Amino acid sequence: MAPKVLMVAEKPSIALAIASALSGGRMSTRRGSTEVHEFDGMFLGFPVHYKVTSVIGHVFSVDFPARFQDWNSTNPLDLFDAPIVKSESTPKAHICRHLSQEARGCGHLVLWLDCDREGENICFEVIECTGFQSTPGKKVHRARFSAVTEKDILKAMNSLVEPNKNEAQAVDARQEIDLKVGVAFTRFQTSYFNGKYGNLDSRVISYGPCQTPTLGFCVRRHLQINTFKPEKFWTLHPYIMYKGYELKLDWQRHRLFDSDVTQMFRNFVKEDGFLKVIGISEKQVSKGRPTGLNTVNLLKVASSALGFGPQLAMQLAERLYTQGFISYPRTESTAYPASFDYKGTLGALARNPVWGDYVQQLLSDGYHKPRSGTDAGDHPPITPMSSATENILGHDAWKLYQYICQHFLGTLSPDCKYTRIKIEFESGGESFYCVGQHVLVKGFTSIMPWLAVTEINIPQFTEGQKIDISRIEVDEGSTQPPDYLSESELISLMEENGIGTDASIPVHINNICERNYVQVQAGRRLVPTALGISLIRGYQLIDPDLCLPDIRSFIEHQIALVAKGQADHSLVVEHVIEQFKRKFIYFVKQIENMDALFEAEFSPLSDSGRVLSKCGKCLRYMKHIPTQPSRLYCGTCEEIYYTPPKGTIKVSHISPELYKELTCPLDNFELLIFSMPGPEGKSFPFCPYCYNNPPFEGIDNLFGASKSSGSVKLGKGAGMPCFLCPHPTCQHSMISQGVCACPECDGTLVLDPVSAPRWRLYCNMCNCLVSLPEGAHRISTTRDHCPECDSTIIEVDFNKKTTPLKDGATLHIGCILCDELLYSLVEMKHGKSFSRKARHRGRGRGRGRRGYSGRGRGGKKQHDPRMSFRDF
DNA sequence: GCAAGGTC
Repeated sequence: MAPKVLMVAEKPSIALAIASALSGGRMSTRRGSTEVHEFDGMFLGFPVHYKVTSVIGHVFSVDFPARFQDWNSTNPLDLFDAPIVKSESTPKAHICRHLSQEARGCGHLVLWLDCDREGENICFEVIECTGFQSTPGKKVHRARFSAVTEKDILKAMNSLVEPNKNEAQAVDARQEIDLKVGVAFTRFQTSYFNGKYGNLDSRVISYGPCQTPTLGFCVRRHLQINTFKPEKFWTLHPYIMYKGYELKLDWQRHRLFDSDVTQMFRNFVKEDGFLKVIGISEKQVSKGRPTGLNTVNLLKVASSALGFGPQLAMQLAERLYTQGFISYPRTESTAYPASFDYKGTLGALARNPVWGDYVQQLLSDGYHKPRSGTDAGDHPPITPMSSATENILGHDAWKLYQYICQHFLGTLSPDCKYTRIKIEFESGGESFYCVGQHVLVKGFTSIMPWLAVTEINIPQFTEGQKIDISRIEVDEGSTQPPDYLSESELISLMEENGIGTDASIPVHINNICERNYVQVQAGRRLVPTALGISLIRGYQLIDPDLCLPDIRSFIEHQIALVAKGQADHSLVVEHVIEQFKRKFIYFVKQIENMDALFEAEFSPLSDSGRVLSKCGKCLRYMKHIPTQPSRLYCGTCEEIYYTPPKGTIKVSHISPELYKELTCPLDNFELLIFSMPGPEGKSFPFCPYCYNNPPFEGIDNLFGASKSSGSVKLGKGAGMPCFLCPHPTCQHSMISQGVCACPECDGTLVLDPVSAPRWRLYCNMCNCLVSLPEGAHRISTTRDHCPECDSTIIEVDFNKKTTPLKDGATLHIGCILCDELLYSLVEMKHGKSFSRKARHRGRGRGRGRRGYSGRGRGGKKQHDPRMSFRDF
């Protein structure tokens, strides 16, 4: 039997490409943890049986042993000297087992991992899994390829080398440093601040040598904006009327920061009264077509032009890739490989309904060879692979795909060429100019129209010519602060400073968003939060190194020494860890400097509000902030809901019988019970959302609103409790809880749900109070109405010992006005009359309560037919 | 509950 050769790639797609290239497509494929492609061929001059499979990225990742995992019993400082362990990154995938099985019986191992440091590190992970190193007679080879093309694969196969231990160890070093530094600082900060403040809005206050400088960029811009001092400036613009054009000329000085001097120049010009043409220059300008598209540039365009965050953009790109519409989307290269099949790719797009015509033209007129770009030796630039339409891809994926196609076609199109004419004028010793532009060749801008050069028409002038000035304008302006950092700018900064990689940049940006250090606002601009600002300013006070991008370059520089074999792995790790350990000790010692900033922004655990009730939008818990103005804050939705002032607020399940439905049927918000202070203070349920946004129009009697002005204002603390809500079926609404009309005003007497054992009714508009039979277990309203007076029938569950009912019965149902027993037990507390004389079907609930109309949250026109005490 | 780096 022929000897066996195992070949391992970094991902399944590369394994497939290698096997296809080496077998000429004649291979068999079977499934496993990852696919295995098999075929026969020649290796080092001998016939062999090949098996090509892959890992899925790193096989292992580093962590601390179990005894260091407990946050409470581990001092973060000890983490610097703790051992680290490698364990399988995705245990469920059983990659290690897979490799070990496939390696059995193989005499050669060929490593086809990506040709970068990480790939070199994975080489040794694979070697470890296969057990090749420790088995004598087994040989390990490294294939070094610069592109996944047949030519490069064959070339690599003929020049196999050995894996580079130094490069692999550099990655080991980075892993250990990142782990120890990141986890130690994160645990310390989190425990310190989360143990002290209640409203930090992040479960974990993380630190990392990539994420923290990333945040640092956003905060630096914020501070620039905040400290910006605008300055006034003035510009001078003479106008001329010439050959039917009115031209506004620009000033050679552009602008001056002195009004008087500007005026002085204006007067000089005005005295002259005309402009003299002193120069005409015309030149041809070329605007170059783009180079091939790499990941970072795709992410920038996706964010700035398409509005997709990096995370989403990569998800979409990944999908387009696996569906065969685009090439591999993670690449640093902007240069196409020499072997790139432009014709084939163009051919694939030739019948696309959107740009098919353009492609055909490129094919017939001859496309241009792309500009050179840079070759990072990883993958070719991102290009389309097959034609698609919006219907196939869906809106978002289509947008991204469309851009990739346009960019690709742009790289093969001519440069854009235009002429630029500049006319220079002189007047009163000052120089002015105007510029005209005329496009000669649209080139790539016809497929990327947003980059088009605008046509600017100006009339012809002759040198020495004098033209009268029609008017002179002095424009006043002021310097503007920069805008918040756009995501696209942030990506550029990260790339320039070596923060993260094409694959991890989206993750870092996502991290600082998820931890609530920044928020993505309109135009995908990153605005830091109080938390983000406090952190960075804190580092700036204690040890600015911690949040500067140099921290990453420092680590990179140190491990580069290992990669180049100029320094020993463990010595470098030891040295770097020792430095960070010192920084950590100092940071802990100085934490009060950062804490002072937190103290100014956040509230101590004790009074910063406690988690209270669920938000109906995100279903997470909101916090109640009892300090004035009393309010609820949903950290997820970042919404504030004011609550009734001056009282206590509890979740509604304190009265389980009544509040089986704990949420508002209109918006899912958890209901709360508000109790006014004092023995006679009324209590009522309210929905935080409805209270602030009354769902039915025409509610003109809000709780807590000042009634002086006539019109009712929704303001801090004023709102609509359930007892004003006309919802037809919710058991907490006025319709359900209302018993009868108020004898004193236009209001309705509603049942106080938590008044046991001294049950009572109160008016939802005035302070009329009616006490109900005392000592009842439970009093609740029913859906029935009294046939006599239309009041709501109530159900009373008397106490066994004190029940007034015969034979010790406890349950009694009736109308408080018409039922003899109940009527004898109710008593007017505040208010003039409580009489049942002369009752008749009344006016419902009085004036001003008609005309409720739903606003799409259910409920149509409501009319409460109940009787009033008032009319007796 | 924690980092950053692969890849899906």
